[in-house]
Amino acid sequence: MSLSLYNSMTCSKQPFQPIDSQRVTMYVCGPTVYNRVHIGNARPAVVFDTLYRLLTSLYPNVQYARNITDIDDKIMKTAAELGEDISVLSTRYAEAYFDDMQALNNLPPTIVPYATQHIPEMTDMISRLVAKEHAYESEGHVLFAVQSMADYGKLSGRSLDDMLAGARVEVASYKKYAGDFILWKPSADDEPGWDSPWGRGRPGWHLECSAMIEKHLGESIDIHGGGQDLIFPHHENEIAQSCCAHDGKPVANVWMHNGFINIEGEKMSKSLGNFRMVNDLLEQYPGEVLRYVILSAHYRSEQNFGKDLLDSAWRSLDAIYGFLRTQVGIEAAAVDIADTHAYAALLDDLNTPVAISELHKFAREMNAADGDALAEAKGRLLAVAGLMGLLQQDPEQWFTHSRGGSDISAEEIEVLIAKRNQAKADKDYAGADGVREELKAMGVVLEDSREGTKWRRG
RNA sequence: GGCGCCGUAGCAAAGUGGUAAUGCAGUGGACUGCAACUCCGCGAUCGUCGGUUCGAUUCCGACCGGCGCCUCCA
Repeated sequence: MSLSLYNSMTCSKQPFQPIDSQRVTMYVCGPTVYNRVHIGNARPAVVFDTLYRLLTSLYPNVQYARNITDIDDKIMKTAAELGEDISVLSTRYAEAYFDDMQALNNLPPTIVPYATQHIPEMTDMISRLVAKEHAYESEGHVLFAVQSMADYGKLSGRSLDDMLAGARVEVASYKKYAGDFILWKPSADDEPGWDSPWGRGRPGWHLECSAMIEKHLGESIDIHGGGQDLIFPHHENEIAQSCCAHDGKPVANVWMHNGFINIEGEKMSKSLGNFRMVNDLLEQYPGEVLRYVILSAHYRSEQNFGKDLLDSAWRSLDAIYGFLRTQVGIEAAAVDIADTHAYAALLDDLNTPVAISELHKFAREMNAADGDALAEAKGRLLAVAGLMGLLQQDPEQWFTHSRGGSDISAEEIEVLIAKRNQAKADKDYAGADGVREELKAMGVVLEDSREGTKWRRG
């Protein structure tokens, strides 16, 4: 069985062939840190984290880099408004991003490069591009000359004429050609800047990824990922820079792009005011619910986040954790999942919806099994789920953790349960039901069984 | 204008040239003092219209509807 991935460059699914089977390299575009991140930023993080886990199951050494963009005009603008240094602002939000990603059960990437820590690498790359006449200096700017590259536009599938036909191209006096993009731009005295051969300034947006990939992963990497909107111009320009700096070598063999997340049927936008921040959602839902929702759709399709979907996902997880809760004393057996339908689905361009459906089947199998079969079923369920970063929590905690609604403590709940048990022992069923209703009103559901009464928040 | 995507049961979401996984919700029953959990059962002919084919939801075309990108953007 082998991994197949859809390559945006060729618009087709292809068998994955690493450049070096001993060291697989993946780079994913991370956030620009000037605010808390929204759920749209979470999708690539979750998707490529899942791919990272999958790759790790196949190859001995997977190098996964996800950058932090900590110099950018949006950062400068926000920092100026708050009257603080950009590094203070960007550090704060980078930390917040890490917290949010951890809450979604994303593993830390192997490498987390920061743009501002790679200024020399960037200026070095610019110098090489200028020397090779792919870039030129003009009025303190350095621009990439897109006409100097034959294949420019290949990833996004458009010609230079097509691009300019859109007519939203910025016309600037320093551009020789309207489609040229900035590698370096001058900074005013009150703006952040670094010294360079072209004066004090700052790098263009696309350059950091090219420079950081080159430094940390090499001239050509196996997989490059990001959101669909990055195809143009970001990744197109990244390809242009890296490819031209490296005499035509491809920067990545496989380009992967996740689809967009909409909110209640509408695109997230400032004008609609419907940005859903991850940390806000985390106040209402466990991170695992957000993760489950993201993985319940194929990564390339558009996904519509809404309350119904989140609630449904929560109940779906409840169902499986419910099975796990009843088998909490069973030690999961170490099993080989290589021959499972679920693993095959993941290998098939990360078909997480199918893998999740298999999780539900595994859970039922586990529920019906006993003895060795039970231990194996549990092992299979947890192993496949682990590849997706799901179901790794303690089931007891899953059900007893606060769900935002009820403030009643576990101790108070236990006191009421004891009271109800006494009522039951006294055949006072009206009293017992009263306690049940009282707890239900506070979002606590009781489940009687031979072993006693369990409770959960629901 | 250019490039591209999507339309599958109430909701969500896979999939295949030979009449469609899975989850949530709903519903009938078993279990239960009552419940909950669990178990058994129940639902779609795949936007519309043509074409290719022995046969299409799956391939081709047209149309209808929804959407994305075209230098802020995951």
